[in-house]
Amino acid sequence: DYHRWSGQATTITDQMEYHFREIERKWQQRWKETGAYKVSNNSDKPKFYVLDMFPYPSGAGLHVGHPLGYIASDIFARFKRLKGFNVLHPMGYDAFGLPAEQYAIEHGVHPAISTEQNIANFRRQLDNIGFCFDWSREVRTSDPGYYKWTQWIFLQLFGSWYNRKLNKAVKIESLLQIFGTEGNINHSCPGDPSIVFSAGEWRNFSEKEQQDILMHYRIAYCGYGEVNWCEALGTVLANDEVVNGVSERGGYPVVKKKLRQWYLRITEYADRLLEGLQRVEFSEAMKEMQSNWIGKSTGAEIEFQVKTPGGTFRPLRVYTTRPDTIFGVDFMVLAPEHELVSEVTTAARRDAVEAYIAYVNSRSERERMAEKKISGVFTGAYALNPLNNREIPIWIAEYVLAGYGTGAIMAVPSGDERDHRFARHFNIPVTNILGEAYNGEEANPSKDIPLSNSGFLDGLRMPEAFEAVVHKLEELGVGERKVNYRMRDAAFSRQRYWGEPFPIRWENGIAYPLDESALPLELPKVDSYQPGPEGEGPLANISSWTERNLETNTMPGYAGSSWYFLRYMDPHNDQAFCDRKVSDYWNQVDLYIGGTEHAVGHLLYSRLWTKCLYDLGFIGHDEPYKRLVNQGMIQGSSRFVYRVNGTNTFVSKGLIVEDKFDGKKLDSLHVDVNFVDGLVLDIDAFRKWRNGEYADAEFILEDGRYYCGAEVEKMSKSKFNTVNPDDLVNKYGADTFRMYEMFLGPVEQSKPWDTKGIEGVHRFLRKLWRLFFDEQNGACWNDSKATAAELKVLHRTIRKIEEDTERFSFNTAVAAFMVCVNELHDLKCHKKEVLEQLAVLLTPYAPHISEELWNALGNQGSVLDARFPVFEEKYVAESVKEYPVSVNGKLRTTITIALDAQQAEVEKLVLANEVVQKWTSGGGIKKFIFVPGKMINLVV
RNA sequence: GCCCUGGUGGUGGAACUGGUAGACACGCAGGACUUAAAAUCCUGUGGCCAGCAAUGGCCGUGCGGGUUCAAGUCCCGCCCGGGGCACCA
Repeated sequence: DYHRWSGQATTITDQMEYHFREIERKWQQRWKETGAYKVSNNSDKPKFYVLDMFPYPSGAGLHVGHPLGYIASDIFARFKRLKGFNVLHPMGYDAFGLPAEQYAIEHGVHPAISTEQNIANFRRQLDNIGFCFDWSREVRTSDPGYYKWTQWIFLQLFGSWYNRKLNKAVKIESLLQIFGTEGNINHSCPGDPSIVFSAGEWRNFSEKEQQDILMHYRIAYCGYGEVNWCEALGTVLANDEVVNGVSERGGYPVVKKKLRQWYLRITEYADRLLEGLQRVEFSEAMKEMQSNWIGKSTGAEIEFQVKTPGGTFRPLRVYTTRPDTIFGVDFMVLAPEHELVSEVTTAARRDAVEAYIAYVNSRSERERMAEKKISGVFTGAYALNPLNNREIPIWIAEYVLAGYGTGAIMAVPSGDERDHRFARHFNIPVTNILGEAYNGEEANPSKDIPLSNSGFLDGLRMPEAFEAVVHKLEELGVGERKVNYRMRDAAFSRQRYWGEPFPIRWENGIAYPLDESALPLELPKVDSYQPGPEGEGPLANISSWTERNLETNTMPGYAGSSWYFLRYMDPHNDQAFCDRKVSDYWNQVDLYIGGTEHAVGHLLYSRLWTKCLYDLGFIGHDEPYKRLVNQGMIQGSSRFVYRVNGTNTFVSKGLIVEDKFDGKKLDSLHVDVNFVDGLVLDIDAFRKWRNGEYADAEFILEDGRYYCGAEVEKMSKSKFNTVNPDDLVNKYGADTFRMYEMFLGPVEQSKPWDTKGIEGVHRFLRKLWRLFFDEQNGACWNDSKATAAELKVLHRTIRKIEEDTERFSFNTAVAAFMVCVNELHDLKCHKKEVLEQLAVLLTPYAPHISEELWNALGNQGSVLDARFPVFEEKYVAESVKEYPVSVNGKLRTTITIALDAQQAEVEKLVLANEVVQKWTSGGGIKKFIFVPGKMINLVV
């Protein structure tokens, strides 16, 4: 049946069949013409902001996994619109980034051009599915009209500092005033705490000296630091872009390197980023990931005295979360890079220490992570425990990291597993401060044990001991309570071309912001994308750029994505990144949908930018997203064929025994899932595949069929398990495709794609169609009054759809539609009164067919402007109800009770007694349990 | 190792606060229409047992205990899968 499958009508008036393609094209066209999805910033309606994580427009196009989140957000946005909200639902492109530049290097195509092409393809694919995006608000991060404001916001960050007393970012000018009157005594330097000066000293500093100090305070600052350098990509990467010691993109090696870089002082916001998590609706897993990344720990910094070979004493500060175990310190460990190492090492140990440092330096980050060997060396020096003056040997070892805490630890082997292993390995005697809780074999890291062998702490449980020790240390002036964060400042520059240029000019080593009127500072055209000298970007090769002393780095991918949700609100404003009145109206994103992969990247950075803009008074809210939903990944369901090694013969899966056929080895090959029906291979299609590469293949079949093997893997072109939404939309229509994606399971859950079930959803839409049109007469709906039974079906569905949509349970909502249509079908209900409301209900899920049906019933305009049907209890209320009755916990029977009798205890007892007479051999009722709406339970 | 998730028919998955487990769909089986196939429609479909039958009984939500009249759901102890973090002192 050609028509059924192609969705083509022979004539326009042929309404008997559901010609989805024609219907979908018609309505997509009409929505476009009427600007049906344009959203106004001026409305009396309550607002609702539904946002998708905007895509990076890669060259590969969409597969069926990509639209999952977009469909969910589209349903929700349409639902809210029907419920009377003014809904902002925009879309755009995260268009700057490494892949476009890599592509440019390899193919010589300018990133702007390949990006443009990719965007056009994305847009075509998205339009196919019928989303309600307001495209008049589209943003592209690579558009100068957009990145003008990314640069502008950068300048605000550059022009401000974090005032810890006020706990917010304020203008850098306020700092000039403070320094001029009191020095920095009340505002210690976050970039370098050792910088201390008076007001007089400040006034006598040169401009360069003053600017260098200010740089240590700025939120966006330039400094030298150890960065993750990726040689293959020719750029530095942020911590979240490095995975297992290699780059997230491409998997190239990453090394530590000291370079001049731009940073964002996100560490100043650590506490607020943590606190804000309590005010937003993110999944527990997401909150967990973010707070792990921030890595807050509470402990103490303690000062030990070290005797140098010269005979003088030097302080050594350590950070510990367990000051309560201080009497169990058996050795100290410094990071190999620690500044005291060379100073305290004795002459006798110098060779060994230097050899060890050389060894550590020879090991890459990757090796260190891969094999966690116990290694270290004794320096020959001793430190004194400040509480009992015990001499403690000082070691260096690579397991202590220079970048965390003070780069030095006090090791308590009885209470810490790593310390214990280290002590064992080097035969360092272990002091037991845990009494019986320590068995001499392995450390006991428990935090609630009474201490022994611990001087004045003996007998105290650890939590109390913690307080007592900190108090004592502070009293003696040898330590204090200290909070530490694992999170580092975020590297904010890339030595690449395809990103936002920094609006910064260098002169005599001083960074000057460009004037606002010079924005946007446009990216110049280049001929070569090769990196410049000494770790600088391609911009360093352009003389017109370097002549103006402009910064040659560009901003990282997350710059543009850190504030795009604000630009959507006011996308064409050329006076401001977003008018304050407008951002006050739209406020937070009410619902944000996207994958978990941005947990510690984009989501953290955009929260940071929002807080900065809030502090500086540009917006009125400090958390960008009210509710975040993470859609699951759609995995690929790969199919395999098995070729007898060295031949052209393929063996059906069921004939294989222990990976062999007839004793011969087999090669398993990925085969395109698009020509496998379930597990059965379409042999003709396979023969034609890849220009006939397998044209001569021979097959050993079972039951006349070739069965493939199957495996769930990531969806990717190379595994031939990608399914293109375009194909499914062509074959079944966008509405079927949308509903099927939702029907597959909960949005948050990851699941493998399986095309098979799509027919069930398609059948449902056709069945729906037949409620309106019939094969003989065309339109078959009528105006007669709906019966009680019909209204009951309708209102039950209204309630279910409303509840399920609200709580994001789209799969059960789709099921509810199926039940409804099945029941109306059984009731032979073709009544306009019922069908019209059903069409409105269905709008969020299947917008094209509902528009068509709603109009077919004679309505004018668009169903988009209809109101969501109002559920009325009276239609679903039961006058009598059958109740299950259990006797002594066993289900025995059911009894029918009139609804008004439900409240009458007496009547129930009478009824119950009848039941008991029947089901038991007499005996009274001991207990009567009645849960309204549920079950009657009798104990006799 | 730590943290977060999840474990239900042949399959994807339902079951909101404890209340007749398996909605809905796929698949499968049977039937109707058809020369035939496709499509469509109807019926059945957790397992075991008894019965010609309507039906009835028993067992069933990863495993072992517990609370409760009643447990997929709550509590305790394990096993397995998925994701995140991982020398962070």
